[in-house]
Amino acid sequence: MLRIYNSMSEKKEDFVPLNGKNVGIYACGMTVYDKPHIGHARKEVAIDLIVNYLKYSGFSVTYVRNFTDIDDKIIARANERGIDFRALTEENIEAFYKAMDALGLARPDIEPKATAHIGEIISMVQKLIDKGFAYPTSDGSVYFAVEKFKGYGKLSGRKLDEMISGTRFDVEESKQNPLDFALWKASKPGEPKWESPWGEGRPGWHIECSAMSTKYLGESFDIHAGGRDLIFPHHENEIAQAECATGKPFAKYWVHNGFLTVEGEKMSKSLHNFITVEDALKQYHPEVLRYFMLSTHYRTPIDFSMANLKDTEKKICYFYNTLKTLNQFAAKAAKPVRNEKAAEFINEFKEAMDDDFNSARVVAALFNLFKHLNEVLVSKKTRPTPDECAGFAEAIKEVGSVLGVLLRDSDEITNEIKEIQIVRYGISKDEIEEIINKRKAFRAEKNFEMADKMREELLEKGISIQDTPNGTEWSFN
RNA sequence: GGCACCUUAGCCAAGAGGUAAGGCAGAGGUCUGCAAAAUCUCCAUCUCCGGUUCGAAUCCGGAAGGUGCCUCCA
Repeated sequence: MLRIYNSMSEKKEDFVPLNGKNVGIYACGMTVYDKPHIGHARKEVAIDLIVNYLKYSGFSVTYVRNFTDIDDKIIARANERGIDFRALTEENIEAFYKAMDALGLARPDIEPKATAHIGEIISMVQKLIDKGFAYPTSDGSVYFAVEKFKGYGKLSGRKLDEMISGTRFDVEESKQNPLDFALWKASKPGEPKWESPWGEGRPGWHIECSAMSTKYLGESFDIHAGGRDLIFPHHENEIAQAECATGKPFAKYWVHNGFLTVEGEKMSKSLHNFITVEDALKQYHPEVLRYFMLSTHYRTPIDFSMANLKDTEKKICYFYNTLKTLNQFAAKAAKPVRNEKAAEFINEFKEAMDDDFNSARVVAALFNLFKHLNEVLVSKKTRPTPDECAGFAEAIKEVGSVLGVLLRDSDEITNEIKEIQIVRYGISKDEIEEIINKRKAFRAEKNFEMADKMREELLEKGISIQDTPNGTEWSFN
């Protein structure tokens, strides 16, 4: 039985979809005013994992993720750069795809954009006005009246009167209550605008998600996801808009991923620790990045540091090394056979994932399996049959396809990782091979003293070598 | 001020009231010309103080430290 932590109830609940095996999931996508950063990547990896596992568990999933392609920051950024806001958002959507594709993330089934749903947004706003939950102001904006919705604050655990007393921002005079938020914003001269019953303007932030999620998934749907920071006000406001407009409960399960910090601090422009996915991928292989994110449970805060990534890189190499050996034996298989150990591994995987998608526990299961494989593959006496080896390979692929790792050819990915390391360490391949060849010559004439000297030379550059039956291989420490 | 969250070995990181998964680093074996890789063995009573319980890292109360949100944020 799959259990999911629901931010609404603040505990793990049995996952029972509204419509049998059909699951609707909406994840707040990015506001495309800039390139995606590694915090976005974490969120996307988490959702990808969840969607993959739901499918793996036999659910038929409709996954919707929006692009918010109109808002204050977008307008500001476009003005700064002196380009049309559409040019800016298109550019960043492209960057988003590039980054997420590199990380091996599946595209959602539906990817609605706010600007393509102005009609739906306007009609939802109108409905809210008609029902008395919203009011237009003299300047042509429309606000949601938070006091009218008695459930306001139920997701974030806040009470209206407490929030009002804690208000620190300037109160706009046209608002009836300082916490009222804009559903529709009157446009200022020169700003992007759409016709509406209240004059020319644009949607407020929040409303696009209510309008688009209910359009594609129905008035009530199963899972709504996003980063922790969206709980308030974004998701709280989405609930208010949707439930008041439809009169029905909105999302059943609220899933929020934990934040990512960089070297212990929140990413921010002022701290100069803002890392885009693009930059991170120059330093580390996408699979390393992905595995790094999966080795911490999605709700736990994760600290991004180069030291942590280096550890992760080692682990990925370890897995693929073993996989290479395994596949050599599996190559002779007639038909994959899943032995007890392989079955046990799959069970551990399911148990961990059923427990609120606990990929960190899966990591432990992976290590236990690989340790076993290394132990057993090394000698003829203990080695599983080729069919069993193929069974292991198959089981690993099964798990890997949910996690999005360990699906590649060992040699291929090892080389890719090496290429990245070479750039990172600023060492040339020829230089390394030259020293290795020198050492080889010394070894041939049994001049071990000089041979060891060559090895030390490499060690100083951060490279260790392994003498194998197939010759000398090298890797970064 | 309000609301959330976090605190597990040198580091990273799971822990569903029943007596601490896993990884890195470290120590010691096996293997090796020597190494490396791989493997084996060893390595924590869970920030603190109370309480509930036969029994708590896990529940309750309090304290300390940290983080996030309350204005844009995955």
